Amino acid sequence: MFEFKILKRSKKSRARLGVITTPHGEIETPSFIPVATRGTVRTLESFEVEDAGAQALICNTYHLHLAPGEKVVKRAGGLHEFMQWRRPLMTDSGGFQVFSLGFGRDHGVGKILREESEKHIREGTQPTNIKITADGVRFRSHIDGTELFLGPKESIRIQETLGADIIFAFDECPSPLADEKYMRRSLDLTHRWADMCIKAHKTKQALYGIIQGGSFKQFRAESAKIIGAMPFQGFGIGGEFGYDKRSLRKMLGDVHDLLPEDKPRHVLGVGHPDDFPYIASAGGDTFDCIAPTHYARRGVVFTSKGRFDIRNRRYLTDQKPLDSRCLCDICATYSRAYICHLMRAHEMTGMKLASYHNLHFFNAEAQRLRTRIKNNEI
RNA sequence: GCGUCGGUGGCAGAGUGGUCAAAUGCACGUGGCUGUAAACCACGCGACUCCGGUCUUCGCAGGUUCGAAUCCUGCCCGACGCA
Repeated sequence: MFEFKILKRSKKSRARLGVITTPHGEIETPSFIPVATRGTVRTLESFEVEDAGAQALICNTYHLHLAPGEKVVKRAGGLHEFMQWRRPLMTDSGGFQVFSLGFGRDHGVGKILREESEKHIREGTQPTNIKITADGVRFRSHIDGTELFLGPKESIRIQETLGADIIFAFDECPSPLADEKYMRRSLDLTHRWADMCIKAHKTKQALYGIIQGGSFKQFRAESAKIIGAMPFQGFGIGGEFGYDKRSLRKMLGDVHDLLPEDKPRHVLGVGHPDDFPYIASAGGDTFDCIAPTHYARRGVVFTSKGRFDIRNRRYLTDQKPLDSRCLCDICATYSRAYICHLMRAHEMTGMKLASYHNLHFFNAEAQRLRTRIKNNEI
């Protein structure tokens, strides 16, 4: 059972208000999806993640395959039961790890490039630690060096064993440093793999295809047409999104215009609070980002007045909550001073409190986004 | 009182005649982080600087030497041992 219902279309933008229905309940869209890579939103228990307002989570195939292995998860009763998360789950295919453990690691870059780089990845180049072939990718475990092969067939099989409600096609997330020729080949590969994923897919889980093409407009359009014409139940938009919010919105909007309107779109790996309106107004329905938890563990707190580093000494004497406008339990209970102390003392509780708050803040921002669409503000 | 070992930058701790403003770790500071390789990474961390350098540092005071954190003498302090 998988359904996407659009409740309202904005007249001002491509934004839409909707509901995704899965065997584990509904997701009101647009929605922020927290990242639970290895079956946990780091530092938080599943019930806490739910309390913080999360409607669904996205876990990772590559990481869960490495540890504990999909068989262990299946024996535990599937991913939901294993991690005691009763709401909808997604699993990412491992396609992002082709980049993050490959060229991303080699060049020390993330998928969003802040400025133009001298480096370019040419057609035929391979990353240092992994090898990309026609049928998939040979990885070396980043944990112990064990070789493992992950391709469309393998990824789908693993995701079916894990049992999330929404699964993703295995793609190559290309580096933002890839040149046009590299991108051409990469895109063909991703499209071929998309087809292989559809053929390999046997369960009722919703399968999302992934649009790539980097910052090349014609490739994005081509990818949207090709992937959009395949019998996927939803679509992920992956890879790089350009240097600024406007180019993000432009690219997403262009892609969304070419996708079937009645199917949900998930923007992969983007979503700082600033990005929310851009993603929504470009027609994005769900989007995931590591930011709330990833930054929280480093002391960065997101608030209605922007972000700041709670570890800074000056907060040791600040008795205010992290965000005076925030309604989360952390802000109702603890002071900046206390959390600052915990962070400076490397107490895990500090990371946990910051993670919870950030997660709540992101979810509240998503709720605000929905309200704004409802009120015709976006 | 005698003997032994030792006193190095915020802390711990290398160095034991030039390549030492002094390794390394921690702490501290700044910056970065957008489908988690990430409680991580980069840079800075004596003072001044026209960024080439200049000046003051290795318990204190003298001395040896072209040159001392490094060798010698005295003093001060600490740990341990013996009285």
